[in-house]
Amino acid sequence: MSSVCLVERLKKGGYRITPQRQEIINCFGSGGKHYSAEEIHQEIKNKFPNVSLDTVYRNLNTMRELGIIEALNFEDGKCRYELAGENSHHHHLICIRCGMSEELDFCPLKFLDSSLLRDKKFTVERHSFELYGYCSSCTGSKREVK
Amino acid sequence: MSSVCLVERLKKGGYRITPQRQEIINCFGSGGKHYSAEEIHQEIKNKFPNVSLDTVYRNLNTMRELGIIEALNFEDGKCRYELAGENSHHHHLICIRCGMSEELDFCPLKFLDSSLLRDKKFTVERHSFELYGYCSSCTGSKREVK
DNA sequence: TGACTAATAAGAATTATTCCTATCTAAATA
DNA sequence: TATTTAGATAGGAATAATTCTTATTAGTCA
Repeated sequence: MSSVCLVERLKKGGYRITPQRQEIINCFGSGGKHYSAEEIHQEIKNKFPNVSLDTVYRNLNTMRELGIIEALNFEDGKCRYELAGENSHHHHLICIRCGMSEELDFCPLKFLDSSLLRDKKFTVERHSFELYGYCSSCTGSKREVK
Repeated sequence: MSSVCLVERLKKGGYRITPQRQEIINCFGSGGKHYSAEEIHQEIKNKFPNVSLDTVYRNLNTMRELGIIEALNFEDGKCRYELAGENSHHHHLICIRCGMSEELDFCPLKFLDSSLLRDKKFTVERHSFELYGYCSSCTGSKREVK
């Protein structure tokens, strides 16, 4: 999804394209990293030294509500965000030593017998599946760093 | 795993069995609920009105290090804890309306092609897999409550 | 009994996130 | 163009889960 398209979707949602919003969108433009709000804030401060962390959170939440981005939970106490493409559903490998995260092209829902859920009368809205361990650089020195 | 056994494992780890610890263990004795630290704290205060929340956290972490309990992340901003039995690996259904959580007897790792990870040289230590949605009581009135 | 160490209570500190409020600004209107 | 209005922002306060600090207490062992 191009950043032009993101701007369109914000506008369609009735939101203004402020310089701060444009800059948040630019952050995502440059590839598949999984930034935390704090990291995005640091990045944006290069252009807008006075931008508040609240503005970052507020806009990330707005974009999440519009389905433009997704919030990821890597169980380290903070949210990370990534672009939500149309056909880009995926999960992650997360290194518990260096924090690296990588996308994984495997979704367990395909293998879950749906009769299991039907019996329980449970309606699935979303799911998590993340693998935690040591990436190629960190295997060998396996000591989890907090 | 009986609570007697839990006490044994704490002792083997070089830890004392204080009344507070005994009481935390008792909380888990009564079945498969997924308590938060705050809930355990409330429960224990019935017997020890002065017990501190810090004591609960400290001991939950100790028990986690010993592998006696496991921390669950239901993405609602707080940890939940459950007994870690030997053959009891499982995942969860979590209702995003009422908070109900139920165990699910399905593990996606069985279906993940291990060559995928071998290629990436990633060593898996643990994984998450949780289904979020509406339980049988909450289907019908689908409005997520924060 | 005395010394040593683990464990505790109480409250302060930390961290991620959200809320509040006064100000600002872009768009709509007159 | 000047005015109005609603959306957005900065800054700082508030919140909530968790951890840290410190002084005190209580087992354990010599």
